[in-house]
Amino acid sequence: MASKVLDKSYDPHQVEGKWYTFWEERGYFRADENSEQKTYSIVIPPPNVTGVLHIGHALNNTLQDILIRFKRMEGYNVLWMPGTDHAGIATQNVVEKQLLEEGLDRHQLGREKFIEKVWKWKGQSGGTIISQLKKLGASCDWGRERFTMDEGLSDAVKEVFIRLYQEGLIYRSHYIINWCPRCQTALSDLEVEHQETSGKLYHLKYPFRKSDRFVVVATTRPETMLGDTAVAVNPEDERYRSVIGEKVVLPVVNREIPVIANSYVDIEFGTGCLKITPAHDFNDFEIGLTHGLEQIKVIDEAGRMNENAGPYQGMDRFACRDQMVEDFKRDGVLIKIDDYPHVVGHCYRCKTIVEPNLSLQWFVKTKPLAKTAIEAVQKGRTRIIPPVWEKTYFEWMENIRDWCISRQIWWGHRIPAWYCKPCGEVIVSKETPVSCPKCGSDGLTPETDVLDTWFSSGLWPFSTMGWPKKTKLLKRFYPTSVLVTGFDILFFWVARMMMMGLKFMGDIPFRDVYIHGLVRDERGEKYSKTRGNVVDPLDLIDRFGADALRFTLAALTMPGSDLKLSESRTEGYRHFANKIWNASRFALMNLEAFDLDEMNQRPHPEKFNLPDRWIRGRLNQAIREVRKSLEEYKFNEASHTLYQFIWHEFCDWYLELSKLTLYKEGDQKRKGLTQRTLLEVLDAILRLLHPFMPFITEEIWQQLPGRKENESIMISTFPKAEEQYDDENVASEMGLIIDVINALRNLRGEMNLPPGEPMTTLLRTRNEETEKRLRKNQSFIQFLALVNEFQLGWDLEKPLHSALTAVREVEIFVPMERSRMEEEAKRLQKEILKIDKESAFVTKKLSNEQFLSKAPPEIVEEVKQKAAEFRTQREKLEESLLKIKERLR
RNA sequence: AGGCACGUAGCUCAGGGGGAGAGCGCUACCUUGACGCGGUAGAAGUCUGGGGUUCAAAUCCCCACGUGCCUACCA
Repeated sequence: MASKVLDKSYDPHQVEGKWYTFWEERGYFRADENSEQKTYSIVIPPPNVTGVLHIGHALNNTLQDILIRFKRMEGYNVLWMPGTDHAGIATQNVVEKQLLEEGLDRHQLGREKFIEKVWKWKGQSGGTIISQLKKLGASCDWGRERFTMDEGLSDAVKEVFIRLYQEGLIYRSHYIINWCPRCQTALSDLEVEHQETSGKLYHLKYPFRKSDRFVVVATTRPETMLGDTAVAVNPEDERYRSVIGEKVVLPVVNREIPVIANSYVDIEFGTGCLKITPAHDFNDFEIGLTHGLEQIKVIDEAGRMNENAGPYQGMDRFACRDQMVEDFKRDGVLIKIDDYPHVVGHCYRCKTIVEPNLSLQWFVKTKPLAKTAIEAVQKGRTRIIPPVWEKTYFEWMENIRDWCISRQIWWGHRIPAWYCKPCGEVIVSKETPVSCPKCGSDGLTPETDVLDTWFSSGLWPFSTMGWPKKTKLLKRFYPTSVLVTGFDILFFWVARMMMMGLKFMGDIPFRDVYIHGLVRDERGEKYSKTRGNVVDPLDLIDRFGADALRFTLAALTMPGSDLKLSESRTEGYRHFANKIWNASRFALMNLEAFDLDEMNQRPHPEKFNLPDRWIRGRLNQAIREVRKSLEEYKFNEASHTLYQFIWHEFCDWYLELSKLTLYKEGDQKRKGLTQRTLLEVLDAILRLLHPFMPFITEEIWQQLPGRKENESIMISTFPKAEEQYDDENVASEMGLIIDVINALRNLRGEMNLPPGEPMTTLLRTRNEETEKRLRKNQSFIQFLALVNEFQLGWDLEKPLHSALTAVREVEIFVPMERSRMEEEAKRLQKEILKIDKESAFVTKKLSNEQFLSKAPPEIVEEVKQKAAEFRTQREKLEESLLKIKERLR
């Protein structure tokens, strides 16, 4: 069968789309819940439904696809569950911005209309990221694609909410929470980003009632003083002991507030007096509770001062601060202002400074859930890889606080609760209740809040598989094999899936969590739109091919560290793809006349020639390494092994050596065996590389001659090492040949013999085995070192005028004109110097008594051998140098 | 403030108790029958600094300096 000759260079554009469609149409991506095969499953970290693919997605999904394709080829029944997330606040913000352009806000539109609009936007842009994942080559089971707001997933959310509520693990309470005045919603602790901000520390004077005395409090937020309900001092603080229990008068509002004692107050800080604003500060809130203080809100949901702010009512909280500072200066309340850098919380979606605010919210009691989640990792039921992240996980889980899950936005899962107006009963139920079960009234009002997006994401590993229904899919594929994700959502998502999975499935959601780093630019900066350094993965795919991008990401992925992407690297791997392409082109050209019937026979390994046997042994090694690396999630090692083997062993050595057999030798039998090796090794290389570079490997594989057991490389088997080709002798024999060829090339370079000019060489060795090996492989040496005249023997005379080098037990002579002997003398001197430098270290070791007595014997032996080698090598060089010098005299 | 990483060739980074590695870049030569997206050869590093453990330290331990990240309620 004749195979098609490939084009001269690889063009991804003509290949990628074609094969993706082929795979998808044939259903290779599909998992089979009815199969009895061993399973392997991954749920995709769902990207924002209206988002576009960024480089972080490209990394995350490339790694998953490598694992998935590897396991699929290994014969597993593989499920890669895809889907998207509704991303509540983020998506709502986008649609609100669109409305703004039309001069509208969502309140003018109304809840229903607004949600309709979001769904419409989801419909328009929702497919984008999925089609982009396909461009990357992601082999997800697209038929099962889920969306967090699907009916089934929404049902799971309700079910979980209700069960947690019934168990008392969800409660509703007035509590201080993080509030974003721009998004107008509560945020969880995690959704607040802490940033160092240069602020001021204001010292304010609070006078005692009917007295000249006063206390001075220090605050970064003077505007909150309007809501102060106490001043706290440390009970140990001598300065204030006498005033505890007395009352001070709050300036502006002239409200009397007590001086209380609380050991939380740091005596050293500021004045040692702490103003307490329970409604606008987390600590003050806690202190307020223990002292039964009143909670006075002075800032409203939009971040403006409210009716409790007296003259400042209606002002923005920051404008109010400025105004108050001016007023305080005037009235003598302000003692001084110090510069004070401190940390301020910002909304992770819109970067607005969050306002700690007292409000009525829904919470999940997380402690009991966290306990089992901690244990699961402690016991190793779930492994976190790399393990450094375990500590971070434990730390967070152990200090977890209750999770505020209600959001005052519209886009999301409505909390399934109703309130009875007449009797105040709260009804939590899946179905809309018709009347109050307690008082029978039908005056029920529904809860308007929606749930935190992460509440539904936390259910992802089982909600996507049909829970709460007991599906076959869950039975087969839960727990999943591994979760691949970035550390940035370890708490947001991974921790919550652990808690929810253990609670509702009674089992961990995944056996392994593989955590990769962030993709940064060449300078190590985070990619960001404001910085203007974003790279579009689709642009990279377009320019270099999806395979090159995938390989780059895999090669740069080091467990536990961020990766710096550079375009030159991707370009380099495009060259690698091209190299593979051309190696295949060479192979196919030389397989045209190959008699495929030969493939039916299984020749004994010894029938093959040295390079054939050698490359098969090296292939075994590469297979073992790639397998091991993949099992350990060491993507960079696997990539490196592949690159090294394919380029520097298969192409640089094997293909070059094969040319001799293919073109120069007349032996048809030998030629057939080499053709066979060429075909088999190339086939294995393609399969080995397929998880990393799916497109190019399929394109070439399809053109390999001969019958194939499968119609696609995707479903062919991942290579296994074939032990009959592991042969130490072959490896060392080839090693000798490679060394000799390198030495000759080296000499050629140093003596400035043009690469094209054939040379004469004489090899002398006293070692019988070595001589035998050299004689056997003489033609390979001649071919690759471009030697036209070749002599070999143990008793050869060194030609009168020649350059000399030595490798292993072989002396290599290359005759030269007499005029070049001066040059040669210099070269020898240089080489001797090099050897002296190297052997100095060895002799030093051997003259050390301690080393000889304490180091392991095999190490000592090794060093001794090296010393001997250096000695003989040096002798030979020296001898040659002396002779040349004599003659030159 | 605490915790965790990291500091190796010009750049990006592997490695990790027994003579310093890769890719890119750089230099010289080469249209050798797949590939110039190529080939051959080469230059290049007190492995941040200082102590310690050891026969032996770039590697393990301590300290310092530098860089990055995460967590945190000092107003």
